Amino acid sequence: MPSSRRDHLVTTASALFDRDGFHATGIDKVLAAAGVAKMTLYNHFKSKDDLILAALRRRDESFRRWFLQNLERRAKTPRERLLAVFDVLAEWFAQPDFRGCLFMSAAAEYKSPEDPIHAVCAEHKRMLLGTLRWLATEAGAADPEALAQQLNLLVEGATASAQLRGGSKPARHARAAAETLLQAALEPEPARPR
Amino acid sequence: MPSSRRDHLVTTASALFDRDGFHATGIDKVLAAAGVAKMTLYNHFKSKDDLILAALRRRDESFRRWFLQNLERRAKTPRERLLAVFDVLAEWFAQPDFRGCLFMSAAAEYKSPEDPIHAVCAEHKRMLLGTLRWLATEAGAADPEALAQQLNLLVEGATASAQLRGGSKPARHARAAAETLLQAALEPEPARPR
DNA sequence: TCCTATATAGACAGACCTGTCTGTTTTTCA
DNA sequence: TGAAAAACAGACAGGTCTGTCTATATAGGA
Repeated sequence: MPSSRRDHLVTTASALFDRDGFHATGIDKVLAAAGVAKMTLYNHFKSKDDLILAALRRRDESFRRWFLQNLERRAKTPRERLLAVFDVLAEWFAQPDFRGCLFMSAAAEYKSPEDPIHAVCAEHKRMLLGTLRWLATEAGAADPEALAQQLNLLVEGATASAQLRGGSKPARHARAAAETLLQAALEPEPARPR
Repeated sequence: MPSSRRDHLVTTASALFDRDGFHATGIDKVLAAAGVAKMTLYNHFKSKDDLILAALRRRDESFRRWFLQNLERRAKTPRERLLAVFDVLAEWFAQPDFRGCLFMSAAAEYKSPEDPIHAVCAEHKRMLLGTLRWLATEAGAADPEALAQQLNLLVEGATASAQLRGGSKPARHARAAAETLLQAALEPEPARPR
């Protein structure tokens, strides 16, 4: 298996970036934690930024898979799944090593919108919004885009709050808010004369 | 005025931290931008972390003042002010040098909850939640705590989204969601038989 | 005017950083 | 078994980082 070292490096780096941040995690720490020689790393990645990009792309993929699988497992109808989003978030936040969203952190450390790292983070968030938009459409929302945008704010807000305050309470508050928003978006009030 | 250098250092450092991040902003860059000698900095602050804390505390204070003043100027009733929150956010996001919330960024770079920097960020967010709670109470919400928590999620979500996507659109979506939540919280539906 | 803060420039230490190079050892695969 | 590819340890360069030190200059108050 020729790329097992590469995978191992990405996994190890991802965990350290998640725990300590990107600038605070030196190449040497990654190498020591992975038990890999420096030249091996630089044979697989042309720079530290390249390793960071690989870690983010892998996290993007694995998070997406984990998230969607949980969603499908927890609920069957699109409407229920839109609510289950926040149960999955709660489970995420409750993980003992939860340290916030890796993409939020990366965007905070690499602030320039021109930075490729920043761009990957924006792409990840766009994907998440796309999932919500699709579910909102399937659920029959009158304005799926608006509903998705609003639910997305709850997701991002809960994630940011969980990073700062800890615990999964933000996810529960977000779920309650989502219920209200869903009700308004899926069961619009009949027009009343005024 | 004995502390004018100190203030100037804090202001300069704050702007650089905001633009480039904390780890990416070296002491020397702050000194060069402020036109101040190194020993002057280390006479006023015992370390870089100490300077970061001072910058965050000052930002906390000035942001709070700016935010509340705008809120009071834009709307008079508590309910209107709860909505005006998102207009103020839109104005903030539209500033050309907007690079996201400094406290979110700091918490992302200093992830350990034990870190004093992280603690100051959490405290800032707690203050913001407190403001919402107070307004929700004044507005006569049945459950002010729940309403404040939900609106807070919209605020944090909009802020995080604005950092990543740019523009003030997140604030507009958040305002729309807030209108729905407010209506549900302040004008509870009359109980229907079921 | 003199005396005491305070600020200055700039060298410096010591640590850490990314990235390169070399020479050796291990693995892989034919 | 033997050749080619990959990983190894570790030194190294060159830069940056925080923080300290020294010696000089400047400003404000008695």
